[in-house]
Amino acid sequence: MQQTSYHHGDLRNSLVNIGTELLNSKGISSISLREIARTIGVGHNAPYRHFRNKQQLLEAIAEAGFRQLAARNTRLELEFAHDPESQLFESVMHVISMAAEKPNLFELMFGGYLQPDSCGNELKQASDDALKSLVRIIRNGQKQQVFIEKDPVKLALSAMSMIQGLAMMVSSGKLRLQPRPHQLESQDWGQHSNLLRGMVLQLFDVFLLGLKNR
Amino acid sequence: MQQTSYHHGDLRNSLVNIGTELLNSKGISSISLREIARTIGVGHNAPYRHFRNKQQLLEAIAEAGFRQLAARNTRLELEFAHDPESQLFESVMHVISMAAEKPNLFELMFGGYLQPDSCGNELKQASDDALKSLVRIIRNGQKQQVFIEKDPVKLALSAMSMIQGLAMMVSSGKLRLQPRPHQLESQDWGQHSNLLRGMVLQLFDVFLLGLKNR
DNA sequence: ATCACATGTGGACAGTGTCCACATGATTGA
DNA sequence: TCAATCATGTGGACACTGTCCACATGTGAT
Repeated sequence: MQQTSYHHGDLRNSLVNIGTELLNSKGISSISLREIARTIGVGHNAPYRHFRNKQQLLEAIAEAGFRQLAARNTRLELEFAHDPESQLFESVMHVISMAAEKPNLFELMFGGYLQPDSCGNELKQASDDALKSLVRIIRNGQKQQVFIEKDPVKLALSAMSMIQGLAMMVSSGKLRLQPRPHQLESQDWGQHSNLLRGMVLQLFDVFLLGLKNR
Repeated sequence: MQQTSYHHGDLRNSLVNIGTELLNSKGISSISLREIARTIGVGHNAPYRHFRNKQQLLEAIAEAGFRQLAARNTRLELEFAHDPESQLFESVMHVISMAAEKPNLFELMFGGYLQPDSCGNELKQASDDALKSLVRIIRNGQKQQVFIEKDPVKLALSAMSMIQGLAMMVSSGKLRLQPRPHQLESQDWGQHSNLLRGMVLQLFDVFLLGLKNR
């Protein structure tokens, strides 16, 4: 499958993809431009034809993550159009799942690695969309009189904090969602997502109580 | 003030202190053992007499942060012993302030830089104490019938998520607590901390609604 | 006074991000 | 068709990093 030609043809995408893989497997602090290039089979300077520096490649990786998140959110808005509470919960659930499954990518996206003032507009745009879709969901819930009538942006911010904090605790391992190895014994592993789901549901309930009309 | 003697005398503490300073000024990813040593005026290998590697020094810096947080929390518990709601709010407020004032330290403490399985017990202990003091506060509020009677650990977890998420958004700059330069016009700027306080208060309200008895 | 030991020093090495001049080959215009 | 252009990839170089090593220096116990 290896290219014998001098030019790679699709190096930019390869950089982002392999970069994401290496990020997920090796961790955010031990990822290196040179290793990404080496893995692709290209000189250590080739990346500089597509990104000004390492920071920019990381931004591109994070941006892809945000786009993936946004895409999923719009799908959810359609699927649960009639049920704002589910919209909100599934949206939360998806972020938490991502934090659990790809903690390193998640930390790159939501941690402080990418300074907001030095980063490019595409990334800003992509990350803003996440908040915006949440605002839409809440506004929709207010229209259907399911959520209270406070400023939807502040409610979204509040929800986003909850989501991000929870996800951060999951991804950083401070909150354990799987039984420890010696506890799991004969457990069925398909239950992983159910276990996580139940946990999130419980925490979500407390938060939701403050959000719902009654 | 510089030591002329061969031995420094208090190098371990100096490493943590200067390390914290450099962390706050230069950012978490551009901090280096060698620069810390250089700043103190000591050979590039001296730190290795006190820490096994860079990771361990970072852990010590984070640990100091957690201890500071815990100390403040116990002070608050005494000061507002009669008022669990204020206890909780002031505790939240303190974390957020820290995130706003020392974002890099905060990210080191709550981001994913320090893997929980590879890090030392002192750090684990110190960070666990933060959650524990929150649990105490909530349990106290339940005893005084101010907070609802759900599992206090889960409530604390939920609160901690909220706090951490909010703080993360503050420290990473995703949540702006000052108006942008061109928006501020004739506003009085001594109000910064009041402004932050008001903002947090609003978000806290939404969350608190789900927590309070009524 | 001596000797072990904790602490600090400098050299070395592999690995990194980034700059540079140069190589290659696809595209375009005559 | 053929040459020129320009985006793309290459290798060398540099300063810097974390970490290992052998060695130097003082301190404190015997």
